[in-house]
Amino acid sequence: MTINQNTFTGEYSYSLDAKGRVNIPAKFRNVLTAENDQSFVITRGMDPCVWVYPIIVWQSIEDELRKLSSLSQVNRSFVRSTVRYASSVQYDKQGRIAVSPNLIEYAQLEKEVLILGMVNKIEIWNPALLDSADKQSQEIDSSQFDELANQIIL
Amino acid sequence: MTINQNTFTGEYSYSLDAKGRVNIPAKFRNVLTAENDQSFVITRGMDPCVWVYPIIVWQSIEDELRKLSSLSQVNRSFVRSTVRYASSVQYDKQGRIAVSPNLIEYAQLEKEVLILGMVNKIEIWNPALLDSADKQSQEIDSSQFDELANQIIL
DNA sequence: GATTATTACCCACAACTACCCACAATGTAT
DNA sequence: ATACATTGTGGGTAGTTGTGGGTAATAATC
Repeated sequence: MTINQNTFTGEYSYSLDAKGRVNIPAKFRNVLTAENDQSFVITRGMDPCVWVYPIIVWQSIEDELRKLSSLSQVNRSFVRSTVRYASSVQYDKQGRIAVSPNLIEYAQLEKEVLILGMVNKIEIWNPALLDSADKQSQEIDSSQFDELANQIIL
Repeated sequence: MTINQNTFTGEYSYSLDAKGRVNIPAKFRNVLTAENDQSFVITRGMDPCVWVYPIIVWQSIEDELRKLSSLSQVNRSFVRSTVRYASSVQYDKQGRIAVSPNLIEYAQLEKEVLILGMVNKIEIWNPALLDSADKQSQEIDSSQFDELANQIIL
């Protein structure tokens, strides 16, 4: 029996090489379906990290965006901010994708990077930033955090 | 007659070998349904131990997580903390799963480990930690503990 | 159009993992 | 009591995975 399709979990420590390439963990590659192939959409995360979507997941986001009327200023602005930094990439024979200098700068990536599975997408972090970002948000919104934890039976 | 499906009970003493493998008790393997097959999700427990979910149980957790919008910072942080240390494993022909160095360190596992059935999941403990952890929490929250005990007819 | 920079593709290799087999200990059936 | 099956534990081997670098194709610059 196979894993849930397109579900990413776990944390992996990899290195960003001199050419700006990072490995996609083998476990993630196996999760992808045939339609997903080797195509991803890479973009800015809402946290200081890089988001990597399997193409199939990204397409469903695009479908949602299509529904938003351009008559609304907020809609226009939202679509713009969502799509602006997104570009499609494929992984090479060794399972690596290239991260653009833009994104490397945005997420402040250095040699050592942390790859996180986030259910339907993948995050690439500078390990130092991840810890502080998460600690912060859990402290600030600790009551909301607890509420979520109570709703979901682990 | 068989036990309830996917229900784990009892305690078993096993050894973690040099390659970081632990046996899944035969009694647990028999409890698994066909859909569960040999797939588990292994992750950090909320106590200093390792949690092992049958894949089917874990999927229901994932389904909840999928519903949380990534626009909310708390949601992102919550999803991250839930899936960060989770990864899927299968047991080999001898019925063993591999425990990652990360998790071994977190649960301070040594050669001798205790496997506990926890109804819908399995726990792997360093025996020394288990005793002290349980004693502690029952002392601190003894009134809450009694309340729970009253609710459930044993 | 020539030169340089960037990207994509390929190969190489060390480290690791998954798979297989072996065997002793325990449990079960005849 | 003996034979047989199951279970827990150890280790070897072949394939996979992560990482670096080289070369050719493409794009950018002068």
